[in-house]
Amino acid sequence: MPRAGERVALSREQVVATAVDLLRRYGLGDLSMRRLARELGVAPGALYWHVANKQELLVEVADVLLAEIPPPADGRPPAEALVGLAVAVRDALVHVPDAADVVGLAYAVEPSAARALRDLARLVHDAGAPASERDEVAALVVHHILGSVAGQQDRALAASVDPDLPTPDATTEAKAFEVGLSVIVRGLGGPRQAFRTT
Amino acid sequence: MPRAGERVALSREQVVATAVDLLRRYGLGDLSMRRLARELGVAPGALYWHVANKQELLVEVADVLLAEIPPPADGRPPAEALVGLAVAVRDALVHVPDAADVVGLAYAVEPSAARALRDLARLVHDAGAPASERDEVAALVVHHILGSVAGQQDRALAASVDPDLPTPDATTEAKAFEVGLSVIVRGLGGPRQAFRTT
DNA sequence: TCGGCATACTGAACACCGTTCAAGTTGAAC
DNA sequence: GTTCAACTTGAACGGTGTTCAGTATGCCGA
Repeated sequence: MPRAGERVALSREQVVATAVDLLRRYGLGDLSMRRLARELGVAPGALYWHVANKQELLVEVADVLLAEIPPPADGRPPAEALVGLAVAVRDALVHVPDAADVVGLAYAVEPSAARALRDLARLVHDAGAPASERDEVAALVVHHILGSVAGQQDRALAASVDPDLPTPDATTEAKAFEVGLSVIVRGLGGPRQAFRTT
Repeated sequence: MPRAGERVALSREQVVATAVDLLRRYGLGDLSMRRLARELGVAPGALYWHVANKQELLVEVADVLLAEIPPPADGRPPAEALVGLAVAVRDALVHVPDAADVVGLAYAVEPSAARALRDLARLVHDAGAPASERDEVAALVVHHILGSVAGQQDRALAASVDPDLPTPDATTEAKAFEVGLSVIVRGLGGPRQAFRTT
């Protein structure tokens, strides 16, 4: 335990935690390596001892955001649990500016790195998707979550810049999200059929 | 008609067209106002006479990308036409680096600015979505398209940097996209049902 | 032909950005 | 007391979007 006034070395965890805090409060635009270093009372170069580069840092940040999502309670009908978890993931991200960008990047690199995303894939299977389509449908759900989050945030930003545009309403946006979600859930059970795409 | 050697004023269209070209060839990272100005043989400040800022320019770029998508042939079953158009939109964007970012921004600001996106919403309705849910389901489809495009491109980028990661295969990615798409289409017809989300 | 005026553009600056790296400072182990 | 690794600094490199006073160009009415 360091005594008061003693200089303590920075840790990777501390860097990531401060990055999350900065993202939450000011968004990706203010999450610069320089700003982060200032917040930690350190020169910018010091960060590169703990983190290879900004991209790696953002993947860690995404993991932290997703780790805070409570696991789905089991015992409920799978379709219901799936909807519940998807809504929970969305809720965890909507209030974090630019969360969709950050998580989207992390998801592309490692789709099941976070527990919440693994749970999502599992519930997709439980809700009726064949094993061969599990990951693909899970990707659909993730796309819908991230698209919904990004859309709501972009619209809010656009409205704050241009007063002619309507300010998005949080409950309306959430309802719109659930409409899409229920289409997916309904599609999980129904009959399979091929479509010509050309 | 300007004679040979005569200096012709830049036009907004020319700025946008060159921006599209730069995006196609080198991606968003190389689509800087300075680079764009160099390409046009002009000082960076000159661009701001034709365009308010970079964001506005990117919205125009997105419109150009979406304008090139052929309209859906009518006479086919609506579900089939919907799948065909969604695939066409995806095809038009996958080969343009960072297209999902660019189009996502434009879509958030004005979801039906581009004809292709209006067609998508119409076909969603024709394929069985009630009028009250038309735009929400269309948003789901758009999210899936953009998520799929962004994911494939992010994975390709990650694989080119880190050789341990697998290079994504275009046909596999396209198939994965269509799996999600067919879940949506199936869900459009099925019975409606509410889920508790808490 | 000569102002005058709108259009179009330049050049320079402002305040940032991510990243690298030689050199310096610590603190603990021997 | 010396050595060695862990950690940090300071400065630099080559970018970024955007602004703006000034300058050139071409047209239009007098």
